[in-house]
Amino acid sequence: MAQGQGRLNSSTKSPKGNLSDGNRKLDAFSKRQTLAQHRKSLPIASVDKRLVEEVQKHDTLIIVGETGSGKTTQLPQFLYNAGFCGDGKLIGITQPRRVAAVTVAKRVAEECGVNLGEKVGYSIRFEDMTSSSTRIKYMTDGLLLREALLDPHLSRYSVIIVDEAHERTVHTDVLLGLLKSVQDARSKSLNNLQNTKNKKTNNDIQLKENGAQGLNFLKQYQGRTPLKLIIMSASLDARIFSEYFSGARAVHIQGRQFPVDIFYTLHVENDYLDASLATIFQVILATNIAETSVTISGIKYVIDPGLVKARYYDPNKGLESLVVVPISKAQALQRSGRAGREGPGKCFRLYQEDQFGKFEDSTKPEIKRCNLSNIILQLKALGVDDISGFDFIEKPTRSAIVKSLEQLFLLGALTDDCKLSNPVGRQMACLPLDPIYSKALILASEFNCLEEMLITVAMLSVESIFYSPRDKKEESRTTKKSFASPEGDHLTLVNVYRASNEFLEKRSGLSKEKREKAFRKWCKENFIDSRSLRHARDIHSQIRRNVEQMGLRVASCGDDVLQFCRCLAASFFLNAALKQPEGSYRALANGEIVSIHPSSVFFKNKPECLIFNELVETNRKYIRNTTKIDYLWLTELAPQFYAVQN
DNA sequence: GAGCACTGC
Repeated sequence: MAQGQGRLNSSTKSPKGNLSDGNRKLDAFSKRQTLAQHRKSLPIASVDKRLVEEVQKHDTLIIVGETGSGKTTQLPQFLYNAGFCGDGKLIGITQPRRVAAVTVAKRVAEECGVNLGEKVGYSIRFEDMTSSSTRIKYMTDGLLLREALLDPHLSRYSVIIVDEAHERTVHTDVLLGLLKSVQDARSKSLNNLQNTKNKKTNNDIQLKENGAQGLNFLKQYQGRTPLKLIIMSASLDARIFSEYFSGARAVHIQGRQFPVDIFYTLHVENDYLDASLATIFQVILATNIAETSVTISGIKYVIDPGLVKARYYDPNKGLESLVVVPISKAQALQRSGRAGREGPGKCFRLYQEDQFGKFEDSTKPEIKRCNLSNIILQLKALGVDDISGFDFIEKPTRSAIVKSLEQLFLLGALTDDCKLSNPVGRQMACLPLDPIYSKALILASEFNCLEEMLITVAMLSVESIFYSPRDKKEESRTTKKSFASPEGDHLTLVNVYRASNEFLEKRSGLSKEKREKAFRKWCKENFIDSRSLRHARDIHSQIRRNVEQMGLRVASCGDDVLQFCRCLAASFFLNAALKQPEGSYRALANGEIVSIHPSSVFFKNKPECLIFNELVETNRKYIRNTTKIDYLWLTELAPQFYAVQN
């Protein structure tokens, strides 16, 4: 037995399977013992009382602790035990990634000895493992942002813990701003109530006489508590968070980190893949996943090529690019730290020591390099009208804000005075999609092709559906042709989706597992990425529910595909392109010269005019997901944009 | 004639 070792991964070593009842109880008992032992051994365990006191004393607290300190799993339990869930209130813990929310919730439920979804649960898109008895709720930060649309004061929560804040994802950044204002609003409303209460007690007789009113008042008072905010970060520098929350107190928790020896290369490595392979053969490779908190056991060595593939967005050109850039010093430290989680380790940096000195201190937050349309739409829906005046922890550039406002205005989501329009803007904000796709759904109900458009935007919202293995290139190409539509890539995607529907409907009698297995086999045979298609199917059922709730009419255009193509033109008019004499295209909105991506049905047979969905720069500027349209439709269907220009 | 899933609602 591994009892008493205090290690997370050791648990019980007894064979699973044919255990008698007695053995099974013993097994469960020793597992609990191991868990308890492990909890006690965590660095955070010795400071539990102090941490609870800090949270009681301060409304905002910043906790700096490396991964391995136990902050994510233990702090919510400390707070629960200290009575922070009185009155049925919840402790919410946000994570940037789904997998982290799920694994940590499972772990904490186990430690508490409850079934997942009871006292401890999680909620992520497509999966809600919570119930009315849930008090400790793990979730993705994006989901909490959505929740705020329904409950702007987040009144169900007494404490919100924002974990992994150092990652500075756009959801985390927006959430921090929102939480700051929610906290302020809740304190103010509490103060107002307190003042009213004081006045009322001065007039004690009246309060006693009016018993019913007094009770009502008490209820109202109990329902409102200040919001406790805890920001957790693994970066050693807590200054930015502390300054943002008006000098909030920051505490440090020791991590469990073993020494890591760092080795630099002596000369510049030009081919980092080659260099990594060479290093591996001498003994993991650092990718973005190595910087996250998901612990993979058994890592002693880390090879860090010093590069990261990051997405950049140029608001002026509406151009997204995926580029390989040098990492930051903070990223390098995160990567090397990976090697020392379970014992002393080694990190091989495939760059020279003086190159490390040239890296930026920290990574540029995502909010400064992404399209802001979605965020702005959500903030507007939350009542934030003045986007430039919003208290961002780091403000996006003015041009990025202006460009996104302009796009939202052109889509009809904003009124002339920059307020959310009704119903279009409101409806768009309710949908968990890129605003341009939300608008397409609203228009499609008018064009009688919402059924096709729901499938289209679901398929456009996921990573590429088709894949072609190197050894079966010809075969995959032939299969793809069988789905191809002469109108373009959008209807091709609809064909794939409908074929998968037909396949699954024929097997509706099978068990869920057998159906899923058959589905994956079908995907494989058709050179379709089953994970992507599964994801698209999940999105489809979610947004179909959404549009039905909004009262939009879900109808099919049937054989009238022209109607559907016209709707695409009306929706994606900002992304129209005209063929140039030499075969490339000119994007009409920004004048960029672009090429059709080789995955498109129009790669060889190029139409005069088309609309596209993505403009991505890799080694060239490519447009992806295209459908041919009639040039004249643009002035007819989008006069707000084309009539003025021409 | 392109690359590969880093992430989220």
